[in-house]
Amino acid sequence: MANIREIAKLAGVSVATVSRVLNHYPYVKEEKRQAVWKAVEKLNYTKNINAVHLAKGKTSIIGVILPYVNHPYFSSIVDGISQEALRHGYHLLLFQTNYDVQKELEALEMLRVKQVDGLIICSRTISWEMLKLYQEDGPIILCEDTTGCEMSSVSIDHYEAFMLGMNYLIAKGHRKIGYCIGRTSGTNSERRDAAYRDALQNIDTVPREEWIFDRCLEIADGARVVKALLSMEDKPTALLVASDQVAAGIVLWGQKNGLQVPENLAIVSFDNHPIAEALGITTVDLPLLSMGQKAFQLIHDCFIGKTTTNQNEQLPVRLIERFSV
Amino acid sequence: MANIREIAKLAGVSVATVSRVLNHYPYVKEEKRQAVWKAVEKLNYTKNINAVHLAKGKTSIIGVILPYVNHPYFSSIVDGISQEALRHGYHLLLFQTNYDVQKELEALEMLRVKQVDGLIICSRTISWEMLKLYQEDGPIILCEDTTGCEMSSVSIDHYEAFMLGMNYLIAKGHRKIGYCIGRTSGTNSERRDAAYRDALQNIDTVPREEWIFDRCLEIADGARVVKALLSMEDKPTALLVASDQVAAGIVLWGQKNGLQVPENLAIVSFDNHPIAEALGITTVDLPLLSMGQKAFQLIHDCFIGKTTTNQNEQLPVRLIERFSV
DNA sequence: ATAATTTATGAAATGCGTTTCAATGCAATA
DNA sequence: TATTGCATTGAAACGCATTTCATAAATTAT
Repeated sequence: MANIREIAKLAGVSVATVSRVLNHYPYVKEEKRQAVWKAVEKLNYTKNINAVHLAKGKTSIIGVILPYVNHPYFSSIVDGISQEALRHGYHLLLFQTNYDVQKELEALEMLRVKQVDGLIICSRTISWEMLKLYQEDGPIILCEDTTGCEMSSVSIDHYEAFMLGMNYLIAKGHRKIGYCIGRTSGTNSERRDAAYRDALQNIDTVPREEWIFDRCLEIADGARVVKALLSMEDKPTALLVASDQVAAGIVLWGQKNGLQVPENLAIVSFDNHPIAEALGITTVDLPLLSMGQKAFQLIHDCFIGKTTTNQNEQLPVRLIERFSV
Repeated sequence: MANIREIAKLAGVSVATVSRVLNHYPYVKEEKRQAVWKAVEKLNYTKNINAVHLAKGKTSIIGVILPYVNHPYFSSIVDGISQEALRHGYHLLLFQTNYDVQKELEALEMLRVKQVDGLIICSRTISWEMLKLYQEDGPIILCEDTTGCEMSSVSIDHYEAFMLGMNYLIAKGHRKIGYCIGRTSGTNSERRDAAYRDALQNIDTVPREEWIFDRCLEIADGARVVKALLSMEDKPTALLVASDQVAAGIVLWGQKNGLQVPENLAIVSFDNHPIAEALGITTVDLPLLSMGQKAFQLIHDCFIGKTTTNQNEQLPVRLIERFSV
């Protein structure tokens, strides 16, 4: 495979001139420019991008850390990141972690070794302290509220979102409310839990731990929840469901097992995925695509030096009333 | 940032020895090994991975070309690729093309410039001829039947899958059958169309072009199909639906608009996504996760020199009977 | 006409780890 | 004791493009 020196030799110019031509810099005589392009074509030359990366000290790749690719919540975010990245000539390196700290660390290491110019963390298990150790290696954007930790972020106000759902249910007369969540740890989950408890406190009601369903991620988990509900003596009358997928599962498996929504169980879910519309589920719209886009924009602002301080952006949510309450 | 030469100097050894230590090669005295690690720690050294890539001539990154990340069909494949890649220490670079030939070409170019060691093409628009120009630059695996084009592939037999669905519908007495598809071009779609026509021919029935619904990708497209069906004088009694998502949309929007499945319309869909189970949709299971895994395995076989010729693997499908027919 | 710019161009340094090759030191075999 | 062979180690070459710096030539400004 030809390299830039061979091109230089064949074109009768220096490597510097070749580089200038290849990168469309000014100050090259037209004849030399021609000669270089001719040589490039003759030798079927292509840059070795790894040499470029080494020389430039950057790769135009940003890493995306997320637990699962195959989940609408995360692939929406990735979609958003991807769209913006494309517009700016960046590529995406995917790190599917399954919430494994070891894998998260490996991904972070990619920032140190300059495999990626920056990192967007869609969700994580690793601690903020640990993350901070990597801040000096390049920009990191978190998709969660980073209040109190001095890191950049774009986030959805999950407290507000849950509060919105809770108050809606309460206004509709519900008092026995539970919720379904993907996991109980993590900033986003903790914010939601706080809203849940605060909302209940507002109506002088104590939370019931058995009405909190953990590990609810996909449709099939809805079936599990339905089963659990059916075997309960004292059931909640309403559920906040942190994913439209799970909500869909609850509605559909509920139908088959005699747990009708909203007759026997009211549901407010989150995401506003098309499935919620199709099932008439009242949901809180979460701007996931925008969050991905914004995340890239923030990181890009760091690259172009537009931003040097930590940025924190909060995206608005809104409740979409349908027929599941 | 420290480099390997500084480590060598501090440790009082040659860079070759440092490299040996860093890469866990044998033949280094224990004392020197210690000295190197100590220097590494003292200078807080990390390899510059771009230099490694340049020197080794490979990146341990494989590119994944796909039209949309945010679609269960593709994210299942990516999930499979990702799982296997992880096991072998490879990373994934994502190229979301939206079926734009220009973007596909850019992704292919990444193989030439050695940004990626290999490429998995989940779906494409670009021609086989064009693709072949890049074969010399590294292994390329297609997720489609590549009969007649001498390229490696892992594929689902979409002809067989559609034929399975058609014969099932026909056995149930249906004669007026249409289908919904993501796009009409592409190998996979053409194979499906062929099966559709062959199956109809077998029962001496002529295909009805107006019963073929193009651009059916997501739940919302199901609503469109329902609407179109309702406005038809002469409706099909059954539909093959190339995506469980769309099928779900048809079932759910049909319910609201008085088009009951299976009473007014029988449906056999494809993928066997959890949503199909939840809705009781009869579907043909497509091993998408396995396809992704297998795709990576094939490409990996090329890397380790296990395979030098084109491989073509066909994965089996099976019909899962539920209640939509 | 002279000074001040601007245009052009190449040599050489830079970014940095891997790998080959030759050489030296030691131990085991003949 | 001589020889074969493995264990160790470093110098130097290699992969390759970018960028700085110095220089030279061509313009433009004064």
